Amino acid sequence: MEYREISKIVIPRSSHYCRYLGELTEEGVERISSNELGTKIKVTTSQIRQDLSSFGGSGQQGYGYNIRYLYPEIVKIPGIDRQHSVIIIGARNLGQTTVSYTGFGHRGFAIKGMFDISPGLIGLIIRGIEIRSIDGLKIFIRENKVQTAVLTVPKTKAPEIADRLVDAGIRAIWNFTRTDLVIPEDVVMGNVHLSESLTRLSYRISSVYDPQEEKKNALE
Amino acid sequence: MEYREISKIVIPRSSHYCRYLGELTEEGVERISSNELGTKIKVTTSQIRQDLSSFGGSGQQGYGYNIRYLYPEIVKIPGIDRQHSVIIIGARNLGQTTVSYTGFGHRGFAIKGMFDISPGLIGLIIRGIEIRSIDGLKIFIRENKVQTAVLTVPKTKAPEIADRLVDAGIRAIWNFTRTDLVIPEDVVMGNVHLSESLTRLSYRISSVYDPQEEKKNALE
DNA sequence: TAGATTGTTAATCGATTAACAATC
DNA sequence: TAGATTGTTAATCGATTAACAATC
Repeated sequence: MEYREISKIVIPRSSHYCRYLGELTEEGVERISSNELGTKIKVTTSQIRQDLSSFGGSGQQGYGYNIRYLYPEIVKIPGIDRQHSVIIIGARNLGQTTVSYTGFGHRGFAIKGMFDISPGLIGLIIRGIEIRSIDGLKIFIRENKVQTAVLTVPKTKAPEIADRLVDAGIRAIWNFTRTDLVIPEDVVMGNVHLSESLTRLSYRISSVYDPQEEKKNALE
Repeated sequence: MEYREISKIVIPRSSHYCRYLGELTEEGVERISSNELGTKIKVTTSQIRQDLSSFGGSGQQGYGYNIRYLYPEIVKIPGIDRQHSVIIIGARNLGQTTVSYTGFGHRGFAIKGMFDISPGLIGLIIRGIEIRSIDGLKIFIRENKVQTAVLTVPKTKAPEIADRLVDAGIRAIWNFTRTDLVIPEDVVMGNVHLSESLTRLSYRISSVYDPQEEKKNALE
């Protein structure tokens, strides 16, 4: 199989394949054709085949894809078969919800600790994870070889904390704060940006239901 | 100004413009050039001008864009200047975090109620919002003219609840559950899919730090 | 006025789709 | 074998970038 660089645009799509094929694996489904898969996740048959073939996931003519072989191939691409250590910064509402999120474990992310600035929270144990003072952040990251941090602090605190994380040698930040953080090129930043997700929803509500838009569309 | 259909691909970008220009507005910044804006949010100058011009947001040669005029224009596109009524289905961990999310108000979404199945939760009031029994869902939606529902229930319950929401006439679902829900074409589905966000992060960590990938890249 | 910066056109680049021979 | 469905090539479509005249 020839190696092909995976372009930026297929990353979200391959994440979707990952999740859906994971579901099928759990359900014990054995095979799926590009046609079925495409219908289910709303991608054209052509694109499915193009993508899977570029990942090196090989199907079989007349049969489709054997999920038992395909899934482990797909999973290798984002590397979720590997182990990561993660900490959560900000142990209030959102941080506590995040620590309960079961998705970490399934993707090889092990939560090592939580940090907060508030004395009232420090020392509490949530889902078996102790909330620590942020003063010990740097040492903790070094000692536990933490590569990834989840940022669930208020927006105003975010830039300073991001700097401290970078300084402590963190390699990836999963950012739940509502701001664009500036970090070095070699640190990976994954933005959740719920506010933008809601804005996108709003956009689509408008374009489906706004009579003015409909009129405009009709005139096209 | 000529009307141009806004293509699917610019929706996330325009949501980003929205958020960032909102920040600048709060900070009292008066003007910005396509160059500055592009540097800040990592979009090329050309694309900024192409996008803003397609939205009808007009700048001024030699000056740039006046944020006071531009922002209200941009905000009109996703329709976040309009009012929506929203309910939250699932009042456990994630649901309770969601009700505390201040982003709703800023985008014209007013939370009208929360729903859960668990008798232990029903009747509780969180951030001024009462948790109701899901039995009254349909009537509540009708009476309060709710168009949008946030879905924060366990994955197994999600398909059934989605059906009930559609049946009750909901027009948009903001889906936090880890599954692809099947709904009619005219109901808007916005998927958050944190699991995919984490997978994408993992992917990028791999491609930046995996020595094997680097080797492959070097051979290209 | 001179400098800056837009809006827009044309050129490039890349992604998606269509089609079909290969083959299970 | 016949039918189904892949993998891949070529064609199309659309998005991004470059460039520059217009003009504040």
